[in-house]
Amino acid sequence: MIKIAIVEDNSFLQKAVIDKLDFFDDIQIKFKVFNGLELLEELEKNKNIDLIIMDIEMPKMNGIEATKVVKTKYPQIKIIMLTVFDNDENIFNAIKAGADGYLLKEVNPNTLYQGIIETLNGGATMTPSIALKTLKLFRNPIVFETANNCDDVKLTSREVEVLEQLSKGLKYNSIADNLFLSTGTVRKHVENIYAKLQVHNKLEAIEKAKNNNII
Amino acid sequence: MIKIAIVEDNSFLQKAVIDKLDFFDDIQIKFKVFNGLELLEELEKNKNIDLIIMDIEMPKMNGIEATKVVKTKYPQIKIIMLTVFDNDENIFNAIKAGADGYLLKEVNPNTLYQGIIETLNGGATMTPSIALKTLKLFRNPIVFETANNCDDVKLTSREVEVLEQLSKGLKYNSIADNLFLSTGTVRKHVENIYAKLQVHNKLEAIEKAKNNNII
DNA sequence: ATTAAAATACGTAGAATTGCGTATTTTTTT
DNA sequence: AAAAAAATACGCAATTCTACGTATTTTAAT
Repeated sequence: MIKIAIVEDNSFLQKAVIDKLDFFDDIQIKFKVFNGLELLEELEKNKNIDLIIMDIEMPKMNGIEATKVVKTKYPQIKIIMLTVFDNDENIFNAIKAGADGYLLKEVNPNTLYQGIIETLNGGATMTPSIALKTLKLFRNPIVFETANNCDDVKLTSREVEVLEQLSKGLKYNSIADNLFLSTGTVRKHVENIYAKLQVHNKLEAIEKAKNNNII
Repeated sequence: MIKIAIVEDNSFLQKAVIDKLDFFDDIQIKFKVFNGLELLEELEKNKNIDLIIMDIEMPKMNGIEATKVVKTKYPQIKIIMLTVFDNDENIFNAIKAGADGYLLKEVNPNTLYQGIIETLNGGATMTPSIALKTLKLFRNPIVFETANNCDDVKLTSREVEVLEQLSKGLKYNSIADNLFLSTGTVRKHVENIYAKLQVHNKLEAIEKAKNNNII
């Protein structure tokens, strides 16, 4: 049985999706929610989900944000975006957020089902029109205003230096060696970096720093 | 009638493609040639072609080069790559060259036909595995000039799954939780991953995996 | 049907990381 | 000159990771 969750704020469209999947008896709709926040709450209680059908435009938390969180916290769960919007920015952001597929709402039941199967078999699914837009984006990448940097993170130059070394996979000893410091100092710098970035390990720190163009 | 040209140096495979399309009576194979140069010559004489089925590896002029030239000289002609190779570099180059689709040789007749139809209707076509590779390339663009991939690293699908979770900054406990494994098993997978990639910690593993587009 | 590979799981031990203290010296800012 | 920020350094405890074992079960290949 394939365990599916549906995230869609419009209850009419929600029902439309369910109807499309009702045909197939190896598909089991475990739950349906109306926005990203509700999804996260539900996943806390039951993470035994194979695939999420996700809308983009939703109140509280939209599909892009929800995709980012789910793909970070439960990377094993596949996500197919199912939306009426096919503008470049949404496609671009959905892919960047980690979506495994991007289908348009008009999709017919069989294509949706095939997309689910193919995604669970380790592929990705796109409607031809989306595929073309993806290829075009690929050829001619657009620079979207990232503007995600609302919290002004300020690391000192020394901290940046340490973080850069950290990002290369060096251990505290080697970093201390490279920067002519004691290991304890490196450790303290790392602590301060984590506090400023509000993270709790190397990888998260590096990720966040890269997203904010710190390193 | 849909006017098709086939570019394929292996006459056996050439016949295989023709056989696949023979089913459909709105498809007309206008000509078949054995490499890019012959294609260009033929197009000079007869440019009334809707779509080209193009191999990549060919003598004289390969499919990438041929695609570039055709797309520059006759941009109205659609091109679907049909090849046995699904390595990142070929996919990347084919897309950059302007291909409208990328299918693998094992494709079944109906999918090939559907791909042709969808491409002519202004879409693009990809097999799910190619689509996934495209998405990954999108998220994690590789610089091919380095050509660092001399050692063919092969991780099992389970190992990739674990590595993906690791790359999100999850700890062994959470990974075990997500994948319904014991922590010890996760640990063992990580060990095997490190051995295969010849690295000794998370960051190096993730870096190497990203460079080889494994994750 | 037999072999090989992959996935599962646990134990032990040492290395490395992280969190929370404290504290001194140097540099920068006001 | 005084205050604030940054850089330096150590200790302790808990957690996490890495390396090296072994071993069983399941799946894929020959």
